[in-house]
Amino acid sequence: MLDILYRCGQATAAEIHAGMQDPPSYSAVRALLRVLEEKGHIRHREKNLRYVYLPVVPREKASRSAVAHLLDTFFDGSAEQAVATLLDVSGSKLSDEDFERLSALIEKARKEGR
Amino acid sequence: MLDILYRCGQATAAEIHAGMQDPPSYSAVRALLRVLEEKGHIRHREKNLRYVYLPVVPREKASRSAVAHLLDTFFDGSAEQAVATLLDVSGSKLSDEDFERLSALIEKARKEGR
DNA sequence: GCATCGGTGCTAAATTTTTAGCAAGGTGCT
DNA sequence: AGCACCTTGCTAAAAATTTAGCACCGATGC
Repeated sequence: MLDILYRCGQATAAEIHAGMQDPPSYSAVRALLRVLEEKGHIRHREKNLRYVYLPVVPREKASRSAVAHLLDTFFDGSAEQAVATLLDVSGSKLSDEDFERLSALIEKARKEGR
Repeated sequence: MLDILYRCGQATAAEIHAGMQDPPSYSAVRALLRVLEEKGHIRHREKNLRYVYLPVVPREKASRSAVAHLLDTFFDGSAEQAVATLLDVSGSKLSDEDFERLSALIEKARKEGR
């Protein structure tokens, strides 16, 4: 559910329920949203009578945590291994300009890194 | 729990319990391991009378799924954005040789990509 | 105005998960 | 052998989650 919120930015209970791949009942989704809000993971705004939920931790910050976690879980903390499978996964979807930009990113990081 | 298994390769119930950051009871961990095994996510080997659990999906494959999911959830599918925060997270831990190797990886992928 | 359509808040029951604790059985030590 | 010690298998109760369904409220349309 949090993944859906991070993908969409914000969503109603119905949207979240629809977006799940193996969804429990709509009731369960509503109940869980209440729990997540209670625990401070999400909050809601009332937008013309509907609740629109959004994550409390901003996407940028959450993404950093997620990347760090992934690095730790699957790649022994190695950025190289991570980039290798990232390139593998992105596979043929990358254009020449994409490769340019990736190189530029690394070059930039190398210079700024010290 | 699966994260721990992927980090360690394999682990006993006690090790998994110890490795969790906000662990439920040992009983709950054992019960959940049974459920995960029932559902086919993990299996166990008996190593001198102890159950050693391991993931069914190999680390390599799981890591690819995880990267794809992360890309989708936080980076709109953009490898560049992902690499940018990856570099940001790895930050100053990267040596000059690391940068070399990263460049080489990208160069290699560019050539092989077509 | 009035009926209808959604969505929320709530309740209560069914189901699942979590918990503690016990017996059984193997290991290692004395 | 006898005795801790540890792990599994099991049970049963407690706690949490999941579920369906209802009343209420505002908006929409006739």
